[in-house]
Amino acid sequence: MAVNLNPTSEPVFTYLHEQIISMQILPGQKLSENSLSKQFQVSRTPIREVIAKLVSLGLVEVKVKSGTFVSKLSIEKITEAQFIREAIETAIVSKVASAKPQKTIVECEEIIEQQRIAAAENHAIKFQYLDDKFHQTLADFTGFDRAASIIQFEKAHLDRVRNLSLKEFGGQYDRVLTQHKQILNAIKQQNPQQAAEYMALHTREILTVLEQIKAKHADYF
Amino acid sequence: MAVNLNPTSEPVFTYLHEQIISMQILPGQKLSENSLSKQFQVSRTPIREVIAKLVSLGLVEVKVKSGTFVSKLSIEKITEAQFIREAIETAIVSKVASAKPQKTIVECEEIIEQQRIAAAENHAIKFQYLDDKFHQTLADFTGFDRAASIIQFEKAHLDRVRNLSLKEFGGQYDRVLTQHKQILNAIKQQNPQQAAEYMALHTREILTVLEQIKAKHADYF
DNA sequence: CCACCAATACTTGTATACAAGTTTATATAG
DNA sequence: CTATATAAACTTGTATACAAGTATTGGTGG
Repeated sequence: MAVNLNPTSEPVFTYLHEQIISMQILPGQKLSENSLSKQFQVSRTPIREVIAKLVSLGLVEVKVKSGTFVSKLSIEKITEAQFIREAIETAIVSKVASAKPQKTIVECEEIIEQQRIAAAENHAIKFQYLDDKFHQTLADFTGFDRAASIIQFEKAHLDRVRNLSLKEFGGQYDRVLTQHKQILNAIKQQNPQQAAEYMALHTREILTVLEQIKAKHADYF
Repeated sequence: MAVNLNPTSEPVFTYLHEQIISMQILPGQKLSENSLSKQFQVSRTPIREVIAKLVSLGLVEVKVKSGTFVSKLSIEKITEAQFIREAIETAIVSKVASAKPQKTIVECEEIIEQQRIAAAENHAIKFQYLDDKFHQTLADFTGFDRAASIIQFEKAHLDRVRNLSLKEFGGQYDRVLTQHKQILNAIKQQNPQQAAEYMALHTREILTVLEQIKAKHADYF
């Protein structure tokens, strides 16, 4: 993931970002610059770079001279992340469907097949990784790195919900697989509008569980 | 503009960002942390925060242990910025058109009227400010600050071209005004699809001058 | 036992010192 | 005069020191 950080900061960012979106580090938890500094054996300078980046992504909040905290989940922020993701993902898939590139189609077919296997094995982590890869493959066709980057960063907010949802409602393998197939079919039919419509529905899935997740995990909000 | 920077860094960022998009600081120009430090009478620490932010926006590039430079214009980066902007702006205007909110409509009408006056006075700066305000007013309706922020930051790449275009081809007042009116009319008719279509055409205007600008100012690319 | 106050530890913000690499300038050899 | 090599100046990356404000904890008075 393109983050434009220095070598010392980059692994720290990658680790913290992953820990936050996987809910290993919980919303509201305190992050001390000094502790992180000791933990990663680097000075506060690169740590602060990482914190600044996470702040700009809305994943942590700094209360001045008091502490740094992992952001709580917020319906508003999640809704907005979904909105941004939908906007860019639909634009990307429209572009793909208009061009109908064989290479991308083949790659997507392979990913869907792997997803079918991962679903059969009930391998949720693998399935989610492949879901990301499906979207990344579409983005790669456009060559728009920054667009892909924005999606990845916004998706962080959605992934925290998705990981809670996974424990609650399971992997939803069939729904996701069906949606991916619908998207791919629309691409094959060179129908940008329908591809965009299916992509929109796909990205809106997260919203259907949002209220229930909030009810179950009020302390994370 | 929401930048999540500390009080010491924020004015430095605002100044540099404005200078870069207005082409007061030219593509390729060197930015020394020490010089900026002296210029703004702050230490290198906040300066480096600002640089990091500008790097993440793609407006400056750091060559390690060699120097920091204002990014050159690039067709690829500008095309991508337009793509991202179009995706989010069309999504926003769709939402507005679906809701047809009276307050937003009135505000847009006022802005268009002010633009008519600015055009009559050939007041390009004012006209551009009002153009931004038109789009910001639509974004405000959604309440999605981050979406608005992404648009603003991506637009920086487009504004550098726009400012070159202004000198070359003038303010294009009539075209822009007509497009704004078309967008607003579609909103009034509660026609999201048409509103999005007009918005798409509006944001694509920049692409029509891109090649000519590159031809005239090859050294900036 | 509770309330309040003071001191201490902890937090982030900023400035500075040092490290390591690049570029430029200067002097010297041919 | 040119080319080359050496040294000096300059660049960013990282670590540390200091400043200023917050939170916590312990003790004291009631």
